[in-house]
Amino acid sequence: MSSSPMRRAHVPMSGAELALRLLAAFRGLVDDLHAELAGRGHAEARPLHGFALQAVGPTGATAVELGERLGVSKQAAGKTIDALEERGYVRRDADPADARRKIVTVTPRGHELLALSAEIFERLRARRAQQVGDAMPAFEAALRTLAPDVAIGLDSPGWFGR
Amino acid sequence: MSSSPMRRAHVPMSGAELALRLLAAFRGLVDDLHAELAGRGHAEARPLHGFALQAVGPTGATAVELGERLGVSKQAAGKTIDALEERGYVRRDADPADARRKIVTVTPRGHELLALSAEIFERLRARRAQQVGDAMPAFEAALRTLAPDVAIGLDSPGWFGR
DNA sequence: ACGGTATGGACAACGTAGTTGTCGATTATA
DNA sequence: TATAATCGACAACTACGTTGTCCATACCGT
Repeated sequence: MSSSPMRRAHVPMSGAELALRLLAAFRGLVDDLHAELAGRGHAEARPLHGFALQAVGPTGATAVELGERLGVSKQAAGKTIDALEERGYVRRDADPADARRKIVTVTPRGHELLALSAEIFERLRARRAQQVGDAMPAFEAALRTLAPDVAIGLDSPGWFGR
Repeated sequence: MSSSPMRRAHVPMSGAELALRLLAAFRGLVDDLHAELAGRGHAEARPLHGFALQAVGPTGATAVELGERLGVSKQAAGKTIDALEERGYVRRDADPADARRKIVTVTPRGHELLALSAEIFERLRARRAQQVGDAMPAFEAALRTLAPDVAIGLDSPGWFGR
């Protein structure tokens, strides 16, 4: 046979397969994360919440700011804040310097969710890196080329599924 | 410096970054596809439609079958079929052999959408392969490892966005 | 100082896509 | 033949997005 030992020729993907597998890989990560989170006291956390919480950041944010960071309307951001507040992940306080604004801050429980998510995500990534093996750096480098912007627009309902 | 010429050390991704970028890469592909499709007579096609249409297949399917293939309830499949039918991509015919069943088949316009989508998807993938360069085969091989199932569950509203 | 404009938040109505539950009609089976 | 399973449709609901409207407050130019 050929010179290199038992290496199969790479069968290129179709464009549709590429898209589907990117989605499937994302879904796998997110589904695994939330399966874990559910077992660790955060069953009511939806996938969107972690990302939104991260976008609130350590200094807090208003609904308008959050909307900008997430790439959604201020109304959508407001609804997300409602959900986060109901679940105890953020708090809304009046801005003493501007009576129009309400400042959203992450609560201790919110920080807990964030820390837990980061920890679980790291384990999930490590598992995948192990499966992929040597090619992981090349994979990530290529993925950075394909998706240069980290700050993705979260518009379009339900990106995160159940 | 090091022995290899100007090669930067790879900075590993965080798990969250990995997830976000997978989603962003998918989104980029799908958004580009539909921008093209819109300019080619298929402005009303939603991202879900292409995948559903493909799942109907050449032999046709019932709502229950389509639901199974897509990983959603038969009711959800029924609604998708409604949307596809409204836009002229599929037809519903009574099954002569079983009065309960209605067989969904792809119309010529549906086949046109499918062919056009495949063609555009190929171009989009080619562009990305060019950007990624030599690492593309490794990237796709790794992606196959990360997402072994092509038949992804399309549950959870709005995966495809606007 | 004041009136016009801009900003921030809330509310409502609506769109899309999913879910579960129910039901009638039809087919399969014991 | 009576009972059970299957298929499609309808309804009510959830989640998350959108636009449009409105009010209160803040900023700014004359």
